Amino acid sequence: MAMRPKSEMSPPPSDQRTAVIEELRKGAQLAECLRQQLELIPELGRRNAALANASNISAALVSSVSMLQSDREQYSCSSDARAASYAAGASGAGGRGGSGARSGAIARTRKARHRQGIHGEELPFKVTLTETPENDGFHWRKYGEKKILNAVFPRSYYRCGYSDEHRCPAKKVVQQQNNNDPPVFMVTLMNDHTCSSLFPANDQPPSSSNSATANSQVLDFTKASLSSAVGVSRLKKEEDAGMSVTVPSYTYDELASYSSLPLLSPKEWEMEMEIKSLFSHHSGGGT
DNA sequence: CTGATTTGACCATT
DNA sequence: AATGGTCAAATCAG
Repeated sequence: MAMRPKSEMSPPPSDQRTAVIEELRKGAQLAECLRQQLELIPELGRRNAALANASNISAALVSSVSMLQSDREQYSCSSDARAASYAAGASGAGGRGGSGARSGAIARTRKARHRQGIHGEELPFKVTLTETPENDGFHWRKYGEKKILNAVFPRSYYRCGYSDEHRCPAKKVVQQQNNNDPPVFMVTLMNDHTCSSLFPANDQPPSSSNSATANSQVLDFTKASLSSAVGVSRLKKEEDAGMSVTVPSYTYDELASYSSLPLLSPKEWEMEMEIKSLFSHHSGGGT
């Protein structure tokens, strides 16, 4: 949170940054090569675990690249890790919809400028990398999609499906990060759900405040608002099969630490992989 | 028919 | 001028 003076974070010179980006790109390519080589491992369990690790390395590198590419805000707004990671996903200008102006009348007072409240206070947001962006138990409605500069994939904008009925301010921005087999998405959640507290507990609890640790979530969303623009075929398949599994997602903080620490422990990954392989064998489970 | 998604336009910010 | 976020009419799907 604490806003530090800019001088304290002295951004690297742009040529140096370019070099860093280049290095990270190389790293991402190498991770991709590694992934392909890992495909050759005969042992299923080890292969899957290694592939998963390689995917995460790749995702982390790609994220880092986009962070650096859209660094203007990163260095000018807040040194907080969350702010930095948000800048990665939502580089640059805070836009504001036009709306009323077009129809000529209704001048709405949407104050969404750079994720700030009406009085400029920081709005709560949380960035995660996940293979299953739809997987948060809430009902989202898509309201826009935008091609982002320097991004391969478009960014999709969602708001809570109950935003009208319950004035729920929750929003979600989803951007695909890579084209890996399970593609990785950067999901930015903004504002807590106020609607969830209005519903009986068969919905997900208002989990937006959960910490970095227990972030496994249940793939059991009511509507597939997230199907079209984002990893279409795969998500469709999954939801058609009515699957319900627990999958990991990673906060940005975790990813940051992954760069210097080993990834998930082999045991953890084996467990993940077990789930996943069960998944692919019973590709019709659920109900 | 109703509700959700797509898509181009609009607008604030940088 | 460029960019990102949002709106809303058009379109799609159940």
